[in-house]
Amino acid sequence: MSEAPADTKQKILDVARVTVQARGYAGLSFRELAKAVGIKSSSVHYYFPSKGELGGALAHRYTDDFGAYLDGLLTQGLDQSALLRKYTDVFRDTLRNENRMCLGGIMAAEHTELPVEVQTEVFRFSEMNIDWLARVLSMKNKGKASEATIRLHAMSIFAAVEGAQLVSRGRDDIAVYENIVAMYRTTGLLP
Amino acid sequence: MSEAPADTKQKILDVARVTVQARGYAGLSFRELAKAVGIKSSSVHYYFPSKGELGGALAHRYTDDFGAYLDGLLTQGLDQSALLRKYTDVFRDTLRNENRMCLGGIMAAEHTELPVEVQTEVFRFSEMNIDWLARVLSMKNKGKASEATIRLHAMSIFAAVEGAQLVSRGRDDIAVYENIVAMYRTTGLLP
DNA sequence: ACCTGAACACCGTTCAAGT
DNA sequence: ACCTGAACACCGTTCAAGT
Repeated sequence: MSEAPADTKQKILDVARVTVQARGYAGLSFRELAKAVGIKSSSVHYYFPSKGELGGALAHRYTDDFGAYLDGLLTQGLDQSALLRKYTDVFRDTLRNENRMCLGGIMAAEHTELPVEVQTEVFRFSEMNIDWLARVLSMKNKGKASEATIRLHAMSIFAAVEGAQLVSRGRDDIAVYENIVAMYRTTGLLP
Repeated sequence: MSEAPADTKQKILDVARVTVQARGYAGLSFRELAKAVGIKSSSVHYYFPSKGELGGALAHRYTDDFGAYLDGLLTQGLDQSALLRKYTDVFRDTLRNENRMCLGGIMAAEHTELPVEVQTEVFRFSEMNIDWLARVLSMKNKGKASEATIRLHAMSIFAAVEGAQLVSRGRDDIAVYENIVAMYRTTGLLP
């Protein structure tokens, strides 16, 4: 019983994802990518006609994977603060893995340089995050805050966490992320 | 009395700054830049031998200019909350001007792709912001919080504001920035 | 002192050609 | 169905050559 060889298309997506998280969409090269996969750059175009389609597919799968992980957390009977800690932990772990960033964050910075099909997926990623956070925030809301307020609170947490990752990276100091997130909890932005 | 013609070196820095804020360091092209200034791309190298030196000079001046503006605010007798509002307003105005981002934020996302001399300046920019915010936070601190706590609070505000700009851009909706910052005030992250 | 064209190794993309 | 080499217009960089 031999291992099934990894599908070339999946291999392309895997390598590309790690590269973009480390170096951004602009830092992804078809020639380098092809070399890592073991084909020629023109062959990458067979699977993904343009860089935009590759980036879009990449971001789409990223959102689905992360969304599935987050939804899995909801079935474990964790309380609100435990769920939010798991959430912020993911962004810390990404940073720990070779100083990589959230795909949605790094691509948001590159917004104006992205093809529309990638911009759409970056939007969808933020939407998924905000939806999930709003669900978690609703757990402890006893009819006090309106749905719009909860959603805005969710969006603010998402933005603050992305910013913590961004600044931590800009200062080349992973510890900064954890300190900032701890302060978010102290000030009450994070329940 | 004729206008003194703008110094070529300054013109390069001016055009480059706007371009990087809109499209990132990776989105800055020597050939496009040269065309906008009215010289050839090889001539840009006469003033800035490498793209890294141009980026470094750019970020350095950006930090100095913004620092001078912020220090100017301190001499106007404004109270803490007014100062912090002026601070968050700057990032909103940048976003309004053709959806541009803070140079320090967009470059932080590109961190791994930047030459060291640019990384150094991105660090210096964050340092300047944190220092200024810590001074403003100290205005109302009656010996309750330690200096380290104030500094961490300052860093958290900086990160959160950068994140608000990032997410606002990723969602292609400038109004998002103001809503998020308002929520930062509601939750108490911003005094 | 300031500018230039030509060359180099990169980039995404296209396409005719292979199997 | 999958892969390739060659060509195209881009990129930063170098450098000998101009004024």
